[in-house]
Amino acid sequence: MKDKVFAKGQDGIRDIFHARKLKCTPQRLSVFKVLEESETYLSINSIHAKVKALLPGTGLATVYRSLDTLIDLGLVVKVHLEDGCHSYAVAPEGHRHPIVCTECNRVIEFAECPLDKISEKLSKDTGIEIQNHFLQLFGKCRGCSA
Amino acid sequence: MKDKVFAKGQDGIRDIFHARKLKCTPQRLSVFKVLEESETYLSINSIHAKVKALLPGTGLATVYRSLDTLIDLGLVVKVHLEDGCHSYAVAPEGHRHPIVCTECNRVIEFAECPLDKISEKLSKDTGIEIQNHFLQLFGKCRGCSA
DNA sequence: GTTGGTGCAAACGCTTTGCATCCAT
DNA sequence: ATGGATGCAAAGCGTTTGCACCAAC
Repeated sequence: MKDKVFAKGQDGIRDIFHARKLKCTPQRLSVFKVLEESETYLSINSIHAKVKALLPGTGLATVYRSLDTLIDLGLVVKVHLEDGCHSYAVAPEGHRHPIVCTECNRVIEFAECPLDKISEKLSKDTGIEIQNHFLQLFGKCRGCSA
Repeated sequence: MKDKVFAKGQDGIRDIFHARKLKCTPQRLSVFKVLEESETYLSINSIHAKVKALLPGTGLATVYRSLDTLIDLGLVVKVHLEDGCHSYAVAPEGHRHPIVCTECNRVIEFAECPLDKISEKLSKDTGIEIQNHFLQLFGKCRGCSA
């Protein structure tokens, strides 16, 4: 089930970089790998720590730059947490929205977007064409609600 | 119509402060007044500039602290813009979501929350109790779509 | 008179940038 | 070989904090 959502394997990455004339560096691959292997949103510092375990010399600035690149390529999404901090996760397939556990801060699941039809209705009601939206859901995962 | 949404007048503010044993200072009142008289979300710096026009000595830190207080009281909402910057607006009545114009950055309207029923459905589908959500809509206002 | 709020400036944390070096192509 | 990517350190920016003073109660 999760595989359906996170369908983008690491294998095609090299091609994706090359198609955009970007270099396929071990740093970029590590950043992506770390996110792919995590079931949680990760903060910059967590990512940095995990990447350094794989590639000891990696600098924080490189993590920032790699994330920007991966976001630009649509491989990673930036998550805005309620406290104003940012975290990052592998981009899900299609248009979905993260559900974040309020206890353990894990991404529990990506919900399908419930706004497609609603946007339409809202556009009619308000006379404003809704172009875009930003939605995050917060709840308690099974482990934490026990 | 806008009056319906922004129904909280400035008159009751004093009482609201006192009910929480907070002091009713000219700085706090000015910050609220500035937001109330604006039809746009305002950045900290805009608020600070406008407040200084009313109360020349006001420091930036005070604006930050006043906003925190007003948010805590539910009188003001913090808006997370796409670029990561924050802005502030008078809180609408009830549970609503801002529609921000992608051209002029004004708050066009507060849409009624379309998620009440949806949260319920999502909770059933996923088995996760959705506790909360964060939603912002982006579109183009009449003036800007011309 | 007390207590909490303010102004100022310094500190803070996250993020970006400049530059020399390195490495994927 | 060469241009883009990296590492490091410094700078930048928005925000918070410490402290002495002031004003609301």
